[in-house]
Amino acid sequence: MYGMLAGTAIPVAVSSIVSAFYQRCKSMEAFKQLHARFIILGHRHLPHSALRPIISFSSLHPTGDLHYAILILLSVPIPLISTSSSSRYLFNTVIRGFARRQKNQHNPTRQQQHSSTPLLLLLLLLRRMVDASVSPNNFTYTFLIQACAVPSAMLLGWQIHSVVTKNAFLDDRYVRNSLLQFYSICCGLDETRRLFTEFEDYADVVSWNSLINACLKRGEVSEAFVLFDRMPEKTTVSWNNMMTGLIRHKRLDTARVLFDEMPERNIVSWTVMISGYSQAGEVSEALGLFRLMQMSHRNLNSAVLVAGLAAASQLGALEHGKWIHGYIRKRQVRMERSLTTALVKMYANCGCVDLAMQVFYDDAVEKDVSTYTAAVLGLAVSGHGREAMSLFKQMKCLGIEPDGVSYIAVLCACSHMGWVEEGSHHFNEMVHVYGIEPELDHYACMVDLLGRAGHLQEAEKFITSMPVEADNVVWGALLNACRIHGNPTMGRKVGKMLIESDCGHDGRYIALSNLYSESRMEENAQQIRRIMKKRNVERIPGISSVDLNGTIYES
DNA sequence: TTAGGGTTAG
Repeated sequence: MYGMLAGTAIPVAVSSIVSAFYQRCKSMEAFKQLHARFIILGHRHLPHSALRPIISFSSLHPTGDLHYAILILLSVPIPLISTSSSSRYLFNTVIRGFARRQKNQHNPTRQQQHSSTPLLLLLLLLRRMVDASVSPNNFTYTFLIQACAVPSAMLLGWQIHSVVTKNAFLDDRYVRNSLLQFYSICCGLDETRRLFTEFEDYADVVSWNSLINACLKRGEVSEAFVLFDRMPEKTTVSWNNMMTGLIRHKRLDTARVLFDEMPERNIVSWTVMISGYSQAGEVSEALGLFRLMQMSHRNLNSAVLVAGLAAASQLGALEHGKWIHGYIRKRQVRMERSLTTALVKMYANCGCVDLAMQVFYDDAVEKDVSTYTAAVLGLAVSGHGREAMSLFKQMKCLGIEPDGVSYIAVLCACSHMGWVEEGSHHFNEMVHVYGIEPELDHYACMVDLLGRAGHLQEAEKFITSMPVEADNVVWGALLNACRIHGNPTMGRKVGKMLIESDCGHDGRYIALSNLYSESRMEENAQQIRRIMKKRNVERIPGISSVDLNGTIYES
């Protein structure tokens, strides 16, 4: 039966060769080419033996094509589906593909972006299962519930919840935990809690972690702590989960207490803590932890390397960054996009734009908008405005759509080069062609661009015409421009306003006082310093760091 | 027969 090709009986041996052929296929293209050959040879359907490898690959592989898997499965004649023992497995695999895509959409930095697959197709698939009398099992329901774990699929998820209850599939802990996760994503905390209470007697460590995560995501930190203390058993994931939530709510010190207390740390624990420190600007602490981790872990994954690179990048710790790059080469760590992007940023921030571009061209096999943006920014700040702009153009030509951050890099390049017109053109392009809403950073870049080029009046006019209220960064850019171009009249107005709105910020006083000094208005400069003293504003010295043979010196 | 849940990553 399985060797049937559009009504033509073929020997079983041929069928098994076909299957072997399929199993060796490593890409969607290879599968599709073989499929085309079958069609050209006059067969309407794929041999059944080929269905499993092709459906598995196109549903589950990161480069797979879920639509194709659905089409293939829907084109199998109903009588054949009904009589085959592996049909349920095939349906489950495709539904699992849906589930996986939903998850990745939540987490876009992971693997490639799949275009979203409409829910309608999922319903079509379910309909086909019913028509062919293929009964769902606990795997089917687990995948289905996961596939519904997006707000747009809430109603379907609820329906499946009732089906699952009616058919006694809640006995399965995977089904229960998937449901809990669905509620925590699609519904409120109250509903999630209620579901948990229903299962509490059967709750395992995963259920507890899910509920705690739901609390943490909604800022209920104290409730999360109560649950964490109450849970009957904790795994490393439980501790990591708690730490992640605390860091998200700026409770870095509390997270560190947990980190020190936890009985066993894995690579995720270290990653969470290191990136927590680095994102909070406590970069030396982050690097210190990274070094400590190296003593206990020999196999570093890309996540922890990204965290280490982010810290190195902020601190300008070139040797440290180079060590990580060497590790990646030696251990042949896969050059994921997040990893190459982190490398490009690190080299650029350490002032080695050549090395950054070398990584960009030689190492970065996969590039996305962040990889390009990192390179464009690196070129821009190191004074290679022309190269930055041509790389940006190249990116657009390749069909990679720029985002808001890309335009920060572009405006920065224009600002450094004094290209007012080009900068304004790109600002408009961002808004009108790509529909990106400008943020305060974009406005600050524009003010910087106009101001540096000496168009002070225009910069001021730009600020007053902004649809949102300018913040101190935007006004600060104008003050800086006043200083560069020696305009104490406007500088005084802007500087005073800045000081009044942010009277504890030392930089505002210094900027204004420097402006006076440079305009030979020593008396006014002194006055500003006196006000500063009277208000007890300490001058915090800027810290710069230098990496000498792996030791960071701060001055 | 095969498969499934909770944590990290620009």
